[in-house]
Amino acid sequence: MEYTIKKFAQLSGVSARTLRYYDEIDLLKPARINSAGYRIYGAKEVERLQQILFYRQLDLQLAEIKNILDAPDFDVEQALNDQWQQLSQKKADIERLLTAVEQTLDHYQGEKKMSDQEKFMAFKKQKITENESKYGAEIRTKYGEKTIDASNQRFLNSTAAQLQEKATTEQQLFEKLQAYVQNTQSDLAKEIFDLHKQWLSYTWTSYSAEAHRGLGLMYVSDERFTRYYDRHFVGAARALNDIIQQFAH
Amino acid sequence: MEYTIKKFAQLSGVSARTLRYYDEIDLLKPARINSAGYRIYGAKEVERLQQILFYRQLDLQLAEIKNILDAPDFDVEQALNDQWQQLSQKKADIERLLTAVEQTLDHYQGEKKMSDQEKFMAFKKQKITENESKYGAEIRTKYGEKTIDASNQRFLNSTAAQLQEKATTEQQLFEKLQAYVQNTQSDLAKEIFDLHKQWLSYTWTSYSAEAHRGLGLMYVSDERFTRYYDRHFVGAARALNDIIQQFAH
DNA sequence: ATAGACCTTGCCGTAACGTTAAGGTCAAGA
DNA sequence: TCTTGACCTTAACGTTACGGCAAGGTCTAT
Repeated sequence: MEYTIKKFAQLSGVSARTLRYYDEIDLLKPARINSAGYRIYGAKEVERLQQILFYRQLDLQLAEIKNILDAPDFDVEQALNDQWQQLSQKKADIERLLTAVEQTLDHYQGEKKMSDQEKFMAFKKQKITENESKYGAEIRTKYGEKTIDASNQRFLNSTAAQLQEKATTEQQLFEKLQAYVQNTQSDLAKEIFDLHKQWLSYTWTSYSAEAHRGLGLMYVSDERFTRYYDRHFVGAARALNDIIQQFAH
Repeated sequence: MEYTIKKFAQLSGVSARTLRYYDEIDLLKPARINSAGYRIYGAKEVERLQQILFYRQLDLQLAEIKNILDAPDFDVEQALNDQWQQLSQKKADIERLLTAVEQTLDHYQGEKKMSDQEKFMAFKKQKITENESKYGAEIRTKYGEKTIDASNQRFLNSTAAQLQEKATTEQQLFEKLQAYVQNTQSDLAKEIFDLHKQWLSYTWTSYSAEAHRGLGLMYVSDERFTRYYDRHFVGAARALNDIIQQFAH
């Protein structure tokens, strides 16, 4: 039951490099070294490695594992409690990161959807007036409510209403922003900031000043955003960002 | 609006070392180097650093951030989606680790609680027989059901019942284990293994063969476990571990 | 002129290995 | 017996995002 390093590695499923490393840090020494300088492992080493792998599977640090295995009166339960605490902390951190990424993604997709929706709404509006003028009331009795699922319609209505609100907010925002760049008034700036924050609330589920400021910076640095905002008037993106940086804390 | 490295660091809240590192990896170069070789930063660098910090706050790698900021047509949305994927994966990993740690902790605490509960049950049993023999039926009408909240009682009953089952399983386990060490029969070994697995089911909410084997190794390597198992008979812990290693896959 | 605050580059250390390079060992077949 | 291929060894660099330290140059105020 003696193994050279490769046999031992294959037997246990770890790499030979890992075993050399464990030797180096005194976590798992070979049973002996033969005359050629080869590491030779035996049954006791198999067992110790199993234990190492058990604790490693719980993501404990190798130094911790060394403590657990080498100090006979080491408080394993305390170590596991610590590990639980650390993992819980990491989990909380990651959840925070996930929502931050989601917010940013929501925003990106919100921008895209917005312009698509705007096109769609404009198209629809045009169609309605077209149909009205062409066929009048007749068409509305022929098609209409009957063919559309009621709940689906309610959903579409509420989404449309929200989009309408958002669009209104946005329109106000740019009107005031244009007034602001032509004649700087600080009270107007605060109004604009509040409008932008409100506008954000249609896509962000929770607010963070840091993210808000980051977003402002993207308006001026990412040309897709700049183009979108400068569609209203030249310099809109930069003016908006200035205001955001001024008020978001 | 020109800053030496320390001013810039204080302004932005990162360390001077970090700024030197960002310079080194070409993530954020100073606006210029003055005659003394000092790094001088300006307004554009403030802005770029803000953007870096925005993405860093999402836990993106610096190389990734460099791509986003330097390649004008870089797909930021794709990058954020990737990041979301990675974070979700990490979260899933951590959740797996948490349950593994919890299982191990449950087991440790289960061992402790078990012996406490056993003491408690033995104590209670003794009290009941004492009282029965001393006061007979009289006492049961005097105290009893009336003073005890019914739902609480039900809970205690079910817990007690489970503990009873667990204790019975354990007793069977050790009877068969003792028979096994005196006269090795392989069919008995499988029975013992199944009993132990069943016994585990009273404390583990989900089963993993790897954890089972790890547990077996702890029986022989951690003296608190060894003592607990060798209370039944000498060599019990080792015999049980041998069987676990043989059957748990 | 000198002290103290600031700046520079260069290098080591972090965690747990993967990878590569240069060179020694072993068993088997020609 | 020689060679080949599989295996072994140590040494050293690379990974990530810096922290910390040392040796030495610069600036500002007293």
